[in-house]
Amino acid sequence: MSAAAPRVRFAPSPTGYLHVGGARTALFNLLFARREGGVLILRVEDTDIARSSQEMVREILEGLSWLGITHDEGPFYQSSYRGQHTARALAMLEEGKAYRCFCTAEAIDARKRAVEQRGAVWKYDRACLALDSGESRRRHEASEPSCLRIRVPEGETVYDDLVHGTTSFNNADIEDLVLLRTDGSPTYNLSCVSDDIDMRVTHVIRGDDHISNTPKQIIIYRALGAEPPRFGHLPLILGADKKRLSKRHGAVSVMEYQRLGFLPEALFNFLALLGWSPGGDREIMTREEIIEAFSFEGVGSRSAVFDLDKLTWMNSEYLKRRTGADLATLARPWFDAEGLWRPEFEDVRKEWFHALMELLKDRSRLLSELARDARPFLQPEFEYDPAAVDKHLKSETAVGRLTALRDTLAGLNGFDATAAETALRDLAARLGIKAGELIHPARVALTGRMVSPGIFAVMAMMGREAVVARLDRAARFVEADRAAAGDSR
RNA sequence: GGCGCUAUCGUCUAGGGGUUAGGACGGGUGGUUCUCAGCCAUCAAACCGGGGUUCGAAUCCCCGUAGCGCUACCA
Repeated sequence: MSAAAPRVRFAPSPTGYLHVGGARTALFNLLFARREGGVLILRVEDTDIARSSQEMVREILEGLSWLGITHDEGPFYQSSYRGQHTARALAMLEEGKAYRCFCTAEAIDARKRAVEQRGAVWKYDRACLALDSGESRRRHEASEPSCLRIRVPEGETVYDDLVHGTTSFNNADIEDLVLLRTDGSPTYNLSCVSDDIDMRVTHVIRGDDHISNTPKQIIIYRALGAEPPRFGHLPLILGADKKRLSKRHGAVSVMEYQRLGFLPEALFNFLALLGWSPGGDREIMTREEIIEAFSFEGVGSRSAVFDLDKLTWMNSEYLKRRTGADLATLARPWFDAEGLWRPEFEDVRKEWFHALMELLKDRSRLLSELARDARPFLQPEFEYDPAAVDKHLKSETAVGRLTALRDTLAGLNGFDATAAETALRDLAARLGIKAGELIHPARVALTGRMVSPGIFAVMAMMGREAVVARLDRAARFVEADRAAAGDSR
């Protein structure tokens, strides 16, 4: 008999943004579900009402959807199952698997301090386990405040982790954890187990930081008479300092990567490779290839440092694979933000704009860089990079050469890359200088920078009128610059 | 402190008893009838330490060390 389709879940707590660690957890759940033909459930663990917000829920959903992590069931909200959590806790009380604890926080604190003063390790001392059920009920009915604790059985709790293999804990190290708080609200471990039972979750795939919760949850499953699922704990994602990734390390929210100009497929690919390897040398893989190759055997057990340089490189690879038309759409927000967008870019100048994106994409790593690099093509007023000016526009001959080039190009019959190149090289020959001595100043004049696509492609893309205007502007700029330099001497 | 997890180039990793320990990012160098942040070529760069097991260990076992995680009536 073949195993039933696996059911996995991603269970974020809406107390913060969807960070890359959470996204990676969600991603691995997705990969496993898709690979195995299973179901991915989304469950929002919003029981900490004080710290949760609808705004965060929206952000998390947006992040998942941007990355293409689509769930099959949910989103379910944990807070709506509170009745079931409480009922299960009470059932455990009924069966003697749990007991009421009347110890006050102050009393526990005092005992804990005493124990620690002796240099011993504190664990709840089970003071209330000794209470017989009659007394316990009496005190409860007399309205004495109490919480509910599970009675952790003797022995060992062992489970076979999907990534770490056999893992065992001595139950003596686990304290009788609280199931229901004094105010009656269920705690995390109870809610989590209760929901996973009701949602028929078969594989719990989550971060390494939950390893120590696992024996506690297994004990709850058993107390409830339910079969625990399989567990798989993914190693954590670290910052460059090898500490758990946090805001101190820069961008951690998934949506922030979108704003920075990353493509979702690049982040998807990068995150999949953080802690997992298909074996061999494959790196750039489509989503389908990743799903096809995914297996827990390839999931490593050591935590991985998030390397922004590699993500950026990967993004540039994905940028190159996109068409100019795609990029025009994708980069639109940055053009809008820079005030560079014109309606004709999707109308009469559509083809031109797409060609511009094609021209620029090889040198861009982020969508945001496309807008930056496109500026000189779209707008006559742009900044000159001071270093570029120093290097190529400072010589006494600069104005003369820019002007000569301007006149030459203005007098051309046709204007395309070939014509511009021939004209420039002829001019260089006539002036008795190397072509580079015209090309470099021209690059700065046309783009403001030292780096650009091939200069003749740039000229062809800009068109004669813009090229002439920019050469004029640069010549005026150099004159003014030299005059200012002269004055100051 | 207790419990747990982990340990191959700076980083992500492949390999898994016998290999010149492979790839990628990043870095260096050289080339590219115009630049490089593009492209091509090329170089440097690693099996944490100690004990076993074995003819042979980076690989298996143990110990140590280090890093990280958890240690809540947060999730």
